[in-house]
Amino acid sequence: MPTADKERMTTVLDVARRAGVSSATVSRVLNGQATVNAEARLRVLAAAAELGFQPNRMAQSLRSGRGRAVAMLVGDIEQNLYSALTKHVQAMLGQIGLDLLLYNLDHSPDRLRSFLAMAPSLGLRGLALATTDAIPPEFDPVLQGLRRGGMTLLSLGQRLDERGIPSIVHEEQAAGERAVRFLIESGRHPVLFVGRVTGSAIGAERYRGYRAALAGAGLPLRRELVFDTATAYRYSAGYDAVRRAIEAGTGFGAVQASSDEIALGAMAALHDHGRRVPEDVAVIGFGNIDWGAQMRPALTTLSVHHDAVAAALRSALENAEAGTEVPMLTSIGRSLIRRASA
Amino acid sequence: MPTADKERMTTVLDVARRAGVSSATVSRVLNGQATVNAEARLRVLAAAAELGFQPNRMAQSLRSGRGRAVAMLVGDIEQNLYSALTKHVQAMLGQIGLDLLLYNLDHSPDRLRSFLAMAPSLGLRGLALATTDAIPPEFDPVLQGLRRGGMTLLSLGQRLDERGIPSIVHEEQAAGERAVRFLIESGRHPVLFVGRVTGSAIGAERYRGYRAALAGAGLPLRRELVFDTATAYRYSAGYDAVRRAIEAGTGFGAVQASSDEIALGAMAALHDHGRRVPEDVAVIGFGNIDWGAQMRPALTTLSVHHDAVAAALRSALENAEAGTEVPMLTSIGRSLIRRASA
DNA sequence: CCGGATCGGGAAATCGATTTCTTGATCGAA
DNA sequence: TTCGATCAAGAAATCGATTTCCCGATCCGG
Repeated sequence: MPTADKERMTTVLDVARRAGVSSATVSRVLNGQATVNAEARLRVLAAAAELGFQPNRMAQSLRSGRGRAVAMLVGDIEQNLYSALTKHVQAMLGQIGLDLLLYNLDHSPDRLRSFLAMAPSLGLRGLALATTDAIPPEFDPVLQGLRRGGMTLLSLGQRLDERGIPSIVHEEQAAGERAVRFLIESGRHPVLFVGRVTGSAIGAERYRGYRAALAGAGLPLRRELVFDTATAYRYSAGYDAVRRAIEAGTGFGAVQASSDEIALGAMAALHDHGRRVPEDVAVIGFGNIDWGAQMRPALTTLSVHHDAVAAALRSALENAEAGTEVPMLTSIGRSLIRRASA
Repeated sequence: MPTADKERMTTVLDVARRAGVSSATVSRVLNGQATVNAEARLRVLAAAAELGFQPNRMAQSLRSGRGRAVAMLVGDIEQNLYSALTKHVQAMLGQIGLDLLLYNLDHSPDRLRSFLAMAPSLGLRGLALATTDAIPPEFDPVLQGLRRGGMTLLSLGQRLDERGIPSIVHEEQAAGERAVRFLIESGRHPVLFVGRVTGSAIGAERYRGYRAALAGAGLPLRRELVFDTATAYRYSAGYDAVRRAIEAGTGFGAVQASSDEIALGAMAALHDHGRRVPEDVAVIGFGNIDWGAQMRPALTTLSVHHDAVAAALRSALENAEAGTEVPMLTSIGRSLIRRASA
């Protein structure tokens, strides 16, 4: 057995002894609930300070039934969308004294399942599900079970409000329509659409925006211009789609991607096939990942507002704490960020 | 008061009652310590399964004195270096049943200080400090205090072994030397060096590699070729350095950046000033961020092995748990990943 | 057949903070 | 002056899992 020199932490009892009161009084002073003799209060405060007393979080958690952590489940922390969101959420939680438990789903339903299974025993303050991947319907009972068990559950980025989960999302269809309309009005059509059309509610909404813009301009929807990337929102999907379009001889003056990664993949393909951006082809992405602005040409894209999401999450957590109603849907606007690519 | 319908979780006592034994026996069965009557064991197992029993983590933590979370403090989760590392660490922790508590330092010593202050009361299983920012010496007492208090503390990415903190790092000087030697041998000199030379131990090591390569080739160290980016390892530092070099009329055939972000900023500046990469100027980065391969031209860089870091962290945690010695320094090699930019 | 050894398993203590419970005391009104 | 009320504050219960502690029973060698 290794010499356990783990010097015992100072407890509320140590403080009590030093201040010549009972542990109950120490607790009362530190939590400012009941009235305590002013002079005793000072002694307790002094004792706590002198001993550098820090209440044991584990004990507090056990007693109160909930810890001080909020879990956030992200699709893939390596993607800028999630890491940027995580950054804002962590900062917000820090401000209200909560810890962030991060769980990387890696796009795997199994990982989601296994986390949800152990979630109830964790004593979480809240659970934020941040993934754009579709959540299979078989999860609904588990998710609702958690909510009934008192868990504050929120979806970030994906609308699950119709499945009973309060959601904080960005507008998708209107934003997509705005961007495509801009391309058309700049005379850059035909416009290629590259993104997940099926299999992702968010992708479908963005695609609906594309169609709405076409309809608004009185243009027909041409199937050969739409590339449904079954795989995740990543570069190669954009690269391959554009390569195929070029090889098929399809003429187009712009690419509307449904993610910045796809847009950058598309730009790489355009480069490799001798098309100049934006002279020959304009490109617009979705999501404003941080290095889109560092590319040459810099990427035009649709904004994202992680700070607003974090703020909405905060108020949801606070409402839940206070027993107030949590809004089922919070929607955040996007704007077109014009840079060199379109 | 909101109707608290938080259905009580099933406890070890519920299981005990159902199996007709005492809670002690349930615990013995579930933890496989002492011997338990085979038939009773089965009853307990069955009862636990039927009730879907999940031991309350908070109670376990209080009892055992430590929770099941490992905290990781990162410089800035939005940077690919950290998000990629986080991904691997989280996956590794998940495998051994531990949770990841993520704390974003945002390059602020104050945030580090405030986290360290509350760390002892958290009951952490371990604490991984992952930042390339210099840790001011005034932190040493706190850090050592944590270690003496039994905390498993590790530095990831930055050598702090000489300050008494076990460190898991990548080789820096040898890797930098390798890259610069490659540039010189390809006839691409003079080589510009852009990166943190002072104020960052890691940057200094990479710079030492640059000088070593020069010395090895019998070339002089020319001050006008070295750009010390006082600010963080980000794009604009690389952009500005190259812009200034060009405007100053300094001739050069390559840029060795001390991060991929700097390299990409440098490439943007080269592009904006009509220099072609790699025809006119070769560029090598450091760190292999995921989208360096998506650029055109794709970025040549030095590898990073987050999986190896996570594995080393794992074995350190396991050693600490077992009371075994934790190695003070683990060093991981880097190799040159040749892509189009050099 | 007996006494020490081994074993299975329940009762109770423990971890540390908070929240009842309770009691002694002070206060105010009748 | 006295009795219910208000109040400060200690003793003890509580949260739930684990770990002593301890007892009765079975075992075995002598």
